Amino acid sequence: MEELDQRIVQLLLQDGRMSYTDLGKATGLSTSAVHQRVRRLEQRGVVRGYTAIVDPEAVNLALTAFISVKPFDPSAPDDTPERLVGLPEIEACHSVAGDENYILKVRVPGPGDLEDLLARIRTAAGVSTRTTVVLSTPYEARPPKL
Amino acid sequence: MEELDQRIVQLLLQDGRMSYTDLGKATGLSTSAVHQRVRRLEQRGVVRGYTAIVDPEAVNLALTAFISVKPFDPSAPDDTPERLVGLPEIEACHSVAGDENYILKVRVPGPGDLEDLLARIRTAAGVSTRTTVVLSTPYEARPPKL
DNA sequence: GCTGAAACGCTAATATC
DNA sequence: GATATTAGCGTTTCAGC
Repeated sequence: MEELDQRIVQLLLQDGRMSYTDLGKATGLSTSAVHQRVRRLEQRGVVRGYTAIVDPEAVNLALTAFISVKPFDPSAPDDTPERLVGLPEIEACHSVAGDENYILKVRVPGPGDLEDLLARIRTAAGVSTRTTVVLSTPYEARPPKL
Repeated sequence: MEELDQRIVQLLLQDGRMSYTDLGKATGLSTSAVHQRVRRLEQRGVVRGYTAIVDPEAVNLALTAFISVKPFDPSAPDDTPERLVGLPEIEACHSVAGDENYILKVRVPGPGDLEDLLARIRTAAGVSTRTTVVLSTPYEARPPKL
């Protein structure tokens, strides 16, 4: 990717609400030129969207956990992600190398909700689970250095 | 938290660049009232900031991994997060219950960079590591249902 | 692909209730 | 806390290069 686009992406990672005017000033381009570039980045799928970064505890999602998942029947076709996509507590689903097949990142209000969620995951996807509870999060969602 | 604030937060999770005018229309409040509420949410730390959601492969970060970390000396004071905060490849650091002490989420261009990063993590923090490589990511960064 | 300009819409501050 | 108002600023589009 081109250097100017990279610069723009980095600025939007740091502040997703930065104005095109300010992006222009920061990159030495005109407002229209930045605007065009951002739209191309969005069209090409480099920029997929924008979001607020929210304190999970403040929105009643105080319990975060990682759930490693393994199908009961390893020979069956594996459609685990689609089977789980409807559970909104699952923030992310990664297919991984290693002992298990997937790692899920989930957020729930508390332990009882985690218990419920685990049951729903097992029945919806036909998997066994291994859960790692997050105690605290020193940092998260840091913008990468490009 | 109040219902209106929750609604606003949800809308900003779905579109971090939504205008105050549109937030007002969506919530039935005036532009100024929404604006005030958003600023209070930011001040209170409920909304911590805004960011673009970017395709990691498009910005030369094609390899994602989870690294579980355990101090060599479990009796020493544990300042692992501070020791690692300077490594920009680390997107998140979670303290967890279980066999290991922390789970790190990292992104690098490729396997060689992961090897380098692991060495830097071990020497910087005095820890042993266990790495789980992400093969693909069916979904990630989904906004939670509030 | 970039610039510059004009129309339009949004933001942010003030005043009022 | 909410609304109304308004000046200033940002966004978006388009013509021109």
